[in-house]
Amino acid sequence: MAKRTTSGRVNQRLRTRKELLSAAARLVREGRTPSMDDVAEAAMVSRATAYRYFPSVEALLVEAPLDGAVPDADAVLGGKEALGPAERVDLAEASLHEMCVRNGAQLRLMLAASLERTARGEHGGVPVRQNRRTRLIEAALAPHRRRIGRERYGRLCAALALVFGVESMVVFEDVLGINDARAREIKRWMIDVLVRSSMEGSRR
Amino acid sequence: MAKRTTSGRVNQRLRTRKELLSAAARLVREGRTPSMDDVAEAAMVSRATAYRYFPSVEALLVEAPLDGAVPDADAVLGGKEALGPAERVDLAEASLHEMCVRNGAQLRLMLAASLERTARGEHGGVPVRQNRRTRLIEAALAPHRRRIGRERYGRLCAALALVFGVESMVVFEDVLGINDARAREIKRWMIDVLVRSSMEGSRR
DNA sequence: ACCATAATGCGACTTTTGTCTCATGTCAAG
DNA sequence: CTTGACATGAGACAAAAGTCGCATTATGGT
Repeated sequence: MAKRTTSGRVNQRLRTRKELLSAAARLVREGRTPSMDDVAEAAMVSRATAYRYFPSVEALLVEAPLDGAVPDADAVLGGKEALGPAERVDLAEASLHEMCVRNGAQLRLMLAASLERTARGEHGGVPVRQNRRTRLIEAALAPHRRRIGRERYGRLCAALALVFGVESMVVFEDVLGINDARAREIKRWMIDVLVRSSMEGSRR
Repeated sequence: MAKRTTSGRVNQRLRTRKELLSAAARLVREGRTPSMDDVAEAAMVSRATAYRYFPSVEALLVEAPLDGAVPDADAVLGGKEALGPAERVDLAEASLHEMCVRNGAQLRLMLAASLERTARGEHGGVPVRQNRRTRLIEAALAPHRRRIGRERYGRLCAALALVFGVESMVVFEDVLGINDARAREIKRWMIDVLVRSSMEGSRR
């Protein structure tokens, strides 16, 4: 089995696992929707072994490494403390946007898998979504947080979560047929409007 | 076969088709993720026949009737011409919101299916998404459209498309863990801010 | 270098999904 | 009432998705 992390042939297990994950990511990047068989073959591992590590392709996809740097709050916003809140949030969004464009296919498959689970009412299960965005949003707003009331802050974060991430990309591309650049423009405007409205003195 | 609509036993064909669709909708509403087999059995039809009408369960789900009234622009906004743009848009959103809550499971499955297709780059295929929301948004803004510039109007519609629909529900529930009522509050605020900003005289 | 054991590969088997053919029953036009 | 077209059901078939047991190989400790 491939369970205990403490003893045994830890090295070998880690290698196969990594091999499977990177193979899955590679196949998706090539535009395929790989089956477990495909991934196993690409990782030069037998099908049975693949199933020993992951119960399904979806489980594999969720853990598969994303292409390029996944935006890290510090890396993106470090040294930018002087910028205004809207600029900082937009900066964060820009980096997540780029990441989403690069990993479009994989993120779509991950989202699809999570939707199929939640459609059955499996909310009480294990991790539903990774939620990278909230951390990023909060980091961007951190220097200016004290200038926003508690209630307004929560509202703004939730609103921005709608603008960040895969789901907005899906709406822009699949529903509206809008390209990446235009999508960025619109999101930039939304961020500006939402953040400004949250900062203004006594507006509604 | 079940192809030609002109001659033959049109009546019977329509009945089976309808039976399949309603059976599928019913099963989903019961919280299941039905297979073609399940739907066929529920519709009291052989599996082969089910496949004669729909190539897959997904195709069935897409056409399956949604529970309750799917918001119609006229029904929701008729006689409300006196309201301001933000109020009208919010009214439209409220009706779509309610519909999304009622049909959560089915809409999620539909979204998941479309994501799996677009992940493969099948953009050039047939209908990607139904896009009920754009019609609703444009109808809500129609009475005030002349007060908004062309560029601003397009931007506003796209931004609102992010707030309307299933995707936002998914973000609120699955990513943020927010309940329906709170989600409505936040969307209401977003709509207000976005519409107002688009109407203001010379703001940015 | 050797050995016990853990990871792997292989192949058999089951279930699910989707296709195809053919016999059967039924509708509708004459 | 008869007949021919046509939708359906039943079952055979193939491919894909998982599972399982057992033989084989490689690894790490001695």
